[in-house]
Amino acid sequence: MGRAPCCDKANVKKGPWSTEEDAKLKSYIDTYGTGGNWIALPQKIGLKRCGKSCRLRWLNYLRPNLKHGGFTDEEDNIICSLYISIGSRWSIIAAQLPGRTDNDIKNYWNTRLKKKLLGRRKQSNNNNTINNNRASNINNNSIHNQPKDNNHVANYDDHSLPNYLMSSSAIERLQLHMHLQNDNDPFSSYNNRSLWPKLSPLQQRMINETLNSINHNQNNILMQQQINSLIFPLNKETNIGVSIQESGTVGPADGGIVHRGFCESDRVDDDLINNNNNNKSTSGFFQTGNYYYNSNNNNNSIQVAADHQFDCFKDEMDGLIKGENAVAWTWPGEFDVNSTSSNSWEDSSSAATMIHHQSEGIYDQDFGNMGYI
DNA sequence: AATTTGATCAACCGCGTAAGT
DNA sequence: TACTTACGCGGTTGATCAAAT
Repeated sequence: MGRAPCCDKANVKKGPWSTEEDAKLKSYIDTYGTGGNWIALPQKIGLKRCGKSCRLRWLNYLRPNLKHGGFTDEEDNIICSLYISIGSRWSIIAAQLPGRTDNDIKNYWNTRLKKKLLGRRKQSNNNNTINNNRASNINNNSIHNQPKDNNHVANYDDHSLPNYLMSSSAIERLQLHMHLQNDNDPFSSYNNRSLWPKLSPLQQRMINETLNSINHNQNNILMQQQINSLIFPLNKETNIGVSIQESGTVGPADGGIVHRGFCESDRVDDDLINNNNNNKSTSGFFQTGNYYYNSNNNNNSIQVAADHQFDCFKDEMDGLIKGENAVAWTWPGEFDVNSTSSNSWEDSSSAATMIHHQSEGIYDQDFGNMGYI
């Protein structure tokens, strides 16, 4: 049995809103508010619209103090920085830009800013194949929506990362970050690079060596190990490690703070990931088994919460920040995660207040309840 | 001038999840 | 505790307009 529809699809109007509809909706909400029930609202005011449609129209267009178009360079920088860090969490990004909606930013990014920053590069057939291959893997392994067309991952650089290692988002963000870090890049004149998060020497080395390896040998298992070790230099000896038990739950490897782990049973190849299989402690960087684990607040066991596509930068930085060679992923600007009006921020930061022990800024909202306390 | 292609963006869809019962 | 309902989010679609051919 499918999900019940939120409204009578046959009797609701779809498509662009008329000025009369806008006026009705705005007038009502200005006077009475939403009443906390979007579904019931259209009936109250005689609109033949789905409640969700009303909500979207209000949030994205009719709401007061909205800005449309005309993104400033500063806004561009914020969007790009956050995209590199947290990916397509548009609502979170929007929370940092007063007057902007997530939809607006998403459209702006997908249609303009990405091209503005990276330029337009021709996609190679080879890369398309890689990404298409990825697509089937992603769709087979994720409970989340995935793009039907993974070709949207434009290969802006001549380098392409192995499809079996990274999510499309991670590839794109890595490429973007590298692109913006490149002093010789013709587009970098647009950007104030001082605003971009700095790569640590380790990160820089990881990227360089990763790309060198990929360029010379895309299918080399040793290369995969190299990437793994470079991006995830931390193992059970560090306080980020987790020991993964057969049951699928994980606990702290060293009794310290638990951050996350990867479900061993879902890994691509144990031997690729585990340098020492005996204790089943691992850090992984593979398309399958990229589970994030949520921690129960008061015990040391954590359970699989969701199957997210891997986010290379979050994990990378988590390792770097927590590891002995911790290097701050510093964000200039004034992102105050506690002052935002975003529900998403509030929800996630309430548990852990986005603790970054050695850096400030936005990065780990997904793990606010994971034991950073 | 007509047609094609590309860019933009408002709106929709479906899912996860929080809240309510 | 189980189920239902509604919300919020991110991905995607399609209408419209502009530029290119």
